[in-house]
Amino acid sequence: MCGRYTLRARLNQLLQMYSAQSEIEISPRYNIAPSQKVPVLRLGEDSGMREIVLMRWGLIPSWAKDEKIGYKMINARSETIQEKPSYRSAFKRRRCLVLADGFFEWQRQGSKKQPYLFQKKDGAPYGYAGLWETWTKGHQPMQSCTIITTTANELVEDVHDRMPVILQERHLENWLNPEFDHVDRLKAMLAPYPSDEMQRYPVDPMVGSPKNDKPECVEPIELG
DNA sequence: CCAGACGTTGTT
DNA sequence: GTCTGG
DNA sequence: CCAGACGTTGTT
DNA sequence: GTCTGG
Repeated sequence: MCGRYTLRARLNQLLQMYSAQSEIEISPRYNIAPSQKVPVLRLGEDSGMREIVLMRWGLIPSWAKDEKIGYKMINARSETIQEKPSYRSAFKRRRCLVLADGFFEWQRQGSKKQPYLFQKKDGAPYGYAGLWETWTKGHQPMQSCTIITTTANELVEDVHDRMPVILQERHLENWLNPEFDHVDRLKAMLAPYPSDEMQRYPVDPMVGSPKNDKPECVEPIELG
């Protein structure tokens, strides 16, 4: 699962890394929560060029009567994404990359919960395989997205049994391209990222509150 | 035919 | 919108 | 994901 | 317990 993550990278770095254009502004984030506006890489609907835009995290299907449904749609299971009514049309034509550089998972220890931060060994930014939709409320179109999950790798599994799909660079072009329709190849991209390219450490439980969006959220702590 | 769901996770 | 269940 | 609210009426 | 809000 993935219900909280970080994006500390600068926009310039992301634009360069993904050869993308953007008109947004962002500041470093240490605790991104569902329902917030998050930076997403996709192909422009008209231009076909890579662009980074802001979307609400929590996918609102086009047919929804009410945006509240988005609170439940923060993740999509890779195993069933193709069949679920809420996700299948986006899986065909509206794939994206949700930009990040770390994610949190909570380990349940009886009634206590211990959060851990997971990131790449070098701390570099990356992207989650994601889907997006447009939903129209009155005359106001709203774009929203979800993060695809898969089974945990060896580094994650004793904290939690699911993890977000970190998309391998080599798959990005086909993943973003709405014309690419090899379903089996798309699904094969939705695999756990290799453990040996990741690191983890425990962090302060204050990350639980979305109000705490500060550097202390990503500092290692000693468990005692 | 119409009505109702459409999601993931964790816990019991 | 589209599918499942009654 | 976790945290926090969860209600109505009347008065200031 | 369940839903909303961030």
